Amino acid sequence: MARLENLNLSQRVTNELGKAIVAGKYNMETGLPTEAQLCDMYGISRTAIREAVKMLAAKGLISSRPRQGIRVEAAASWNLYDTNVLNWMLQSGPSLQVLKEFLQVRLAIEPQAAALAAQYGKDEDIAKIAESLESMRKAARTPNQTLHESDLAFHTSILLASGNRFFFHLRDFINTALGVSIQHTTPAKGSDSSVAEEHAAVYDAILARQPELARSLMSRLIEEAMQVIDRELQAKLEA
Amino acid sequence: MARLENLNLSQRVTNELGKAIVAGKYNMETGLPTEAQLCDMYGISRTAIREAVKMLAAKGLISSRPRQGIRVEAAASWNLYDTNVLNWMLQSGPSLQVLKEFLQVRLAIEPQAAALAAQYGKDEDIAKIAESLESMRKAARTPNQTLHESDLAFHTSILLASGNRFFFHLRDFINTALGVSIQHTTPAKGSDSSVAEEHAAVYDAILARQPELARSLMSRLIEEAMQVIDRELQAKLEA
DNA sequence: AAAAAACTATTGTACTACTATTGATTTAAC
DNA sequence: GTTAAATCAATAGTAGTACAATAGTTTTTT
Repeated sequence: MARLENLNLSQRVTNELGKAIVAGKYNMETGLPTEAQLCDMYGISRTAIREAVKMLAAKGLISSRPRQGIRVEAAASWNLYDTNVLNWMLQSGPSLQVLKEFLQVRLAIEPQAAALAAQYGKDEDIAKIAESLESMRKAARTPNQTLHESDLAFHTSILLASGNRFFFHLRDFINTALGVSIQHTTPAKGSDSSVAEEHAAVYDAILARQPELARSLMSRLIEEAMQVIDRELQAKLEA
Repeated sequence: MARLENLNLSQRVTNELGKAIVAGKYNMETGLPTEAQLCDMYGISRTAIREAVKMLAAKGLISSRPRQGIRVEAAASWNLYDTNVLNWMLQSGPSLQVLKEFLQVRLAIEPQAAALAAQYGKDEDIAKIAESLESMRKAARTPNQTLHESDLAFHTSILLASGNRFFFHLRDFINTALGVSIQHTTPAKGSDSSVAEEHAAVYDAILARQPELARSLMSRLIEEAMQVIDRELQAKLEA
């Protein structure tokens, strides 16, 4: 949806309402205000409100019927793999639990993607993995620079190399998960280069066309992040 | 979106246009007709057209800007985990290749979900797995009855028992994949009961709280389906 | 030739009017 | 008095008109 300032009215309202719903301000019992009330609340036309409602309905958050108004759907039917929905969830206080679930998904997807990349990946796609690895190493050597961007590029390029469109489509999901991850890992800058080398090992396995090795190395990578979270969860339980 | 007859105008148009886009009738070069042209084509008001356009935009299929009209977005940004988008893809001739990618996702997700269910699953959720297994066995004994429904319930209940909302959300995806799968497996009815028993083994592992066993048994289950597809793909290549 | 201005096609927003759906209420029938 | 039918009313659905904002395209100016 680009920058907030560039959004048109209905998109801005979609954002507002989306956040409010995910944050629980409107729920299944309360529902949403009627279109007329929303017009008053935002001081805009019904046209714009309705378009926002339609967009939220398309993402599974709400549904609307005559006489009955606008309902909030059960969270189970929200489209969690929609980038907007995901971001709204995170903005409303991402619990450690959600973060752990993120990592469980990554742990399911990424090792498999790495194995497929090793098995079927086209050479040019694998070359892109090498590129992102290179910028990772460079970032690790440069002070005051974060690995985030190149780290993401690395993981994304593996999803692409897997040749599976459904895996590649999760790049936004992974990006979001990675972003939240980083907030929790409080990076000791010295470790950046060792992180980069762990990633290099995955790349080497893919280049050498060793699916099972690539799979297990990628698993280890994510499991380490998982351990950090588990320790935090543990600490919170004891407090 | 319920039955087609019950849909309102903008939803029906959303369906029509969505199918057409996914089928390639409109693409990135051509774009879509302008709102005015769509009004003429469908003989309906601009209001309804615009609402349909907004819904498709919310699913990542298109974007629209003044003076420029309605663009088709790159397939990479379509929300593939949206039930509608998925169905439109399948209706427009599901290639074996897509089916294989489906199974690769299942192969990533479901074994992991089974392991989590064995590790963390609540007893009442595991009881639901048992229920669906029971109706699977019953269906296997009954002639002229398909396993499909109970098979799906089995896999869904494991996703639920994993306790991970992102896994559970993939139930529609799995459902769709399973549906397509079944069209290709031309089931020898005699094998239904053996299929049911393979599923039973997964359940037993979960009940016994053996994550790794549950994982590998689930993997095997899906890999068998994968082999069927691979053979078909092979046959097609030779033809 | 480059920059500025004017033009134009298309979506964005607002408003009004009417229709359709459906839950709630009242009335009628037994 | 209970049930069924008819009526009512609230809300979203659809249509149409008008104008604003945006952003390519063309023309004019320098």
